[in-house]
Amino acid sequence: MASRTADTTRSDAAAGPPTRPGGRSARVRTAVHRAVIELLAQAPAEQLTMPVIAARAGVHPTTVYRRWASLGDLLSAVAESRFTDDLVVPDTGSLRGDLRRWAADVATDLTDPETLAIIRAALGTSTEGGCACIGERRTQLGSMLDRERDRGGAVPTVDRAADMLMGPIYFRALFTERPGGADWARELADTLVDHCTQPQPSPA
Amino acid sequence: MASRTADTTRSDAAAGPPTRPGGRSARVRTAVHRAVIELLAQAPAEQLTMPVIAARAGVHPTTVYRRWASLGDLLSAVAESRFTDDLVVPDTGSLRGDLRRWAADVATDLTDPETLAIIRAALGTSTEGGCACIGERRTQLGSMLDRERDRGGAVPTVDRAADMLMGPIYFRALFTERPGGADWARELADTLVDHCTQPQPSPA
DNA sequence: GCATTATTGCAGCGATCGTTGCGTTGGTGC
DNA sequence: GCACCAACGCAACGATCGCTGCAATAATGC
Repeated sequence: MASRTADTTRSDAAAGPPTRPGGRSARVRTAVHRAVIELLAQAPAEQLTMPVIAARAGVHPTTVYRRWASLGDLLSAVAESRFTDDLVVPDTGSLRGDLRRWAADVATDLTDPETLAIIRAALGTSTEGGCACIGERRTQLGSMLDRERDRGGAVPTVDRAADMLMGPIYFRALFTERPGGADWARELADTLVDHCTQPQPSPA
Repeated sequence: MASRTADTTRSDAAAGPPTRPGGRSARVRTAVHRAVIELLAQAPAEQLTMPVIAARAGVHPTTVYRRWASLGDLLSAVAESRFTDDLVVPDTGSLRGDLRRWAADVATDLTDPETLAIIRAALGTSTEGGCACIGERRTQLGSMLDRERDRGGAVPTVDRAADMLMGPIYFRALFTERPGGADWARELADTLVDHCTQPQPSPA
């Protein structure tokens, strides 16, 4: 993955990007995303095909085929769109309060069957589908830790915080039938904060 | 079979399906399972269909359709078979040693791309596919904790141990491109053991 | 061995999928 | 308003999927 030199071929001043984020395109994308979410909530991902999605969205199958290269790409896009909308990072003034509220929000969000279905499908089809689901969550976690560090407090690394918070929350939601509740998630945050000053495992 | 024989001590306890576990059926099942694993390691799960599996396994597609109701059932069966084979529960004499070795084994196992692909696919297709992947792991965890409890030691609950060990390990393996290594997993076990006597979050 | 029957192979069929060429709609800039 | 062109709808096609008859094979019990 060699880093290329500064690429100036993108977004020239004169020539605008060939895309067209017009009103109809936005409507189609919204309709297709909604159709994917609704269908995943009803039937298993095995029966999710492009024509079925198109019919549910009220658009022609050709449109879906042309706009999204594969079903995996579509699912990744749906997941990314779904998990980047609500970016309300808590700011309670203390790391403990922020993490408690954030963990409770994440755990509560994963209670929704539709949300779970999207994550399952995105994980199943494309390899990078998982990253699309949690990328924004990890950024939120990092911003809260940075804020505490600016206040002069001792904070764990982002990796360790993700391990101790997102790890149990997502694991329970995906692999067990009974996901953890908000109280349980808050106690996860307490556990992390109580031990964040101790020697931490370094990621291998 | 009109008359009931006296001693029907056939191997129906843990042999397999009660119908006819003959040599050919076993060969077909093995071949199909192997084909699923190999195909998942090569192409994304999206391209995994019954005829493709059958061709790879060297059997007729009809056979696959008749033996497994759906692709989700087949994937769950493959996952369950894959994760119930190696049942080597560590017994080092101490809870810390057991958990350290067990966590390292689990983390190392999830390094294999084939294993990851099976879990992803099983999670994506059927809802209960996730349970088929981790059911045995959880049992192993419980047996190690029971052993320590019999020795008189203080042990965390199975839920908490699963949260702190399986949570981070599976989360990193599934949602990030860089899964945790054996050393990192051992330190997870250390963290759990060091805090197992403190007040524990009760599952919600 | 021999009969029984579960299991597999085979051929073929509707249905659906994924793609392509072309005409039409509608967003964008003037 | 008007022209331009990206985006969408439409129709048709080959390919593949999923299923169902019936025949052949081989595992099981006697």
